[in-house]
Amino acid sequence: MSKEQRCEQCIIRQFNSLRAMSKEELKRVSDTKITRTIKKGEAIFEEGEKLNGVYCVRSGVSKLSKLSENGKDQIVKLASKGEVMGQRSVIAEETTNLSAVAVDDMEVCFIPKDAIVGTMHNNPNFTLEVLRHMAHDLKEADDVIVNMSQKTVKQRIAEAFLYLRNNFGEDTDGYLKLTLSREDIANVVGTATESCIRIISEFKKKGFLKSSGKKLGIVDAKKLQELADGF
Amino acid sequence: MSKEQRCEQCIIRQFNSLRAMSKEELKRVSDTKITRTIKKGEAIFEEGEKLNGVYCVRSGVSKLSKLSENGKDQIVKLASKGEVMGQRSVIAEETTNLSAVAVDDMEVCFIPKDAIVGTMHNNPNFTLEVLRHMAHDLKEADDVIVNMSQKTVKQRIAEAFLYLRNNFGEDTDGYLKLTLSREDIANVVGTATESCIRIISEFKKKGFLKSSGKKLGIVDAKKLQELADGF
DNA sequence: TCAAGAACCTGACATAAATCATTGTTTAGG
DNA sequence: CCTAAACAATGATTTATGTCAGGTTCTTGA
Repeated sequence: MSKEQRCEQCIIRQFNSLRAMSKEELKRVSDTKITRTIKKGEAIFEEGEKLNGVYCVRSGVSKLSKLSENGKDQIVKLASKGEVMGQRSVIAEETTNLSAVAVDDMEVCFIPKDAIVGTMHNNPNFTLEVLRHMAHDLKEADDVIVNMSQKTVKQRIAEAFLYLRNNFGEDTDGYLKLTLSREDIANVVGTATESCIRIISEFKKKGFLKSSGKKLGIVDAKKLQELADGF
Repeated sequence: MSKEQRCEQCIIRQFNSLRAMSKEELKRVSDTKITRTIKKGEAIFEEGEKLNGVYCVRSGVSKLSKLSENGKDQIVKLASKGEVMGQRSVIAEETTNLSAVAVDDMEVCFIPKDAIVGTMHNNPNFTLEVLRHMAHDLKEADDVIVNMSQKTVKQRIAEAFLYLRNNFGEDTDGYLKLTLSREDIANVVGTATESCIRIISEFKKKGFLKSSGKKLGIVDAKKLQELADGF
């Protein structure tokens, strides 16, 4: 287990709803939270589980996915530093509809729901802050629905790369910081792995993307954007 | 304008977050709300508009849709009695990402945001209630994403009919209470109108559906369910 | 360092679904 | 009651994408 830290000192929380908590509320969270290290590929929770709290991501990236009847995983969201996972389930008091699996080595804090539910009943600013985040997630989900049904696989893959760059950044050589397998990318855009590979190869040939080892990088963002927008 | 009614007496509100409001808060809403009648096909608000409040549906059904670059409308949600539209936009203080168009003749109450925002800052139970509803919407959106990317058009259409029956009911002759045009159904499942028509015809031939005038009805729900689940 | 298993790549083929074109059928409005 | 206009239906064709099958190249751990 890594060096423990008090939430009060944690910068991460500036990025999420926890910043709306009072000193005392935060103390409560800090006293009951458990920091966990997750290895790449390990699950944090599985679809259908009953969550007794939420997970705040300190480092690394997790994929939130849902299994469909045909056995394929659809990745619905990628959660990174500062994001809180599992809140939907805790709020609705339902089993979670998504699985969370580490894409990177991760460090997450588990916050038992008791430390949160109380605050939601007493501190409207906190609840409102959570609500704002969820409103944002819902809007993004609407956008994904539209993209899924109206765009081609090629467009969605182009868009996915731009998304990865905008949200996770690139290193000094212009390669994406977040490296996903072709299969994961396929599961983000909702296509077959082979189709995904084929299109990435095509993009490389056309000079839109570059690769080095497992790393992928964007060469021609403008072209990708045009493609995603349908010219 | 129809007979005005006080929110305090309105049964509709039992179905939505307004039930968590105090007497005084509800009075405020009631004093400022405006009841409007909307004709079938008319828009209540359009994508990109800035909403100054929310709309509570008293009767009729509205489609919430988003236009994609290729000119097609994707219907993201059908809102009926008791549902509140536009809250996402008001909460996030953004322009709305969806258009709302009446599928039926409708009666809606417009509630200015001032009457709501104040309550959200002061009454955590209300905010929590709104949050629960949004958590539910988000889960549904996740499910739609998975269906869109993993199921065939045929499966999605089968599912859509079951959805329409479960959510809007059927009359005594077994026809769906909510009648949508083939185009609207196509826009719900995210397909071309022609494909939608073709599959509905096929379902009729196979005895899964029946029609009478514009009305459509489910004959063999079990078969449709099996089909939707991929046998 | 070698073997086994992932991950990646490519071709051939099948098929679901979009598109284009045409016709029939309702529905509303003058 | 009649005529546009909207809606529904269906055929022919094309295209995008999934599937199957066979590779190669990386990675990992014994």
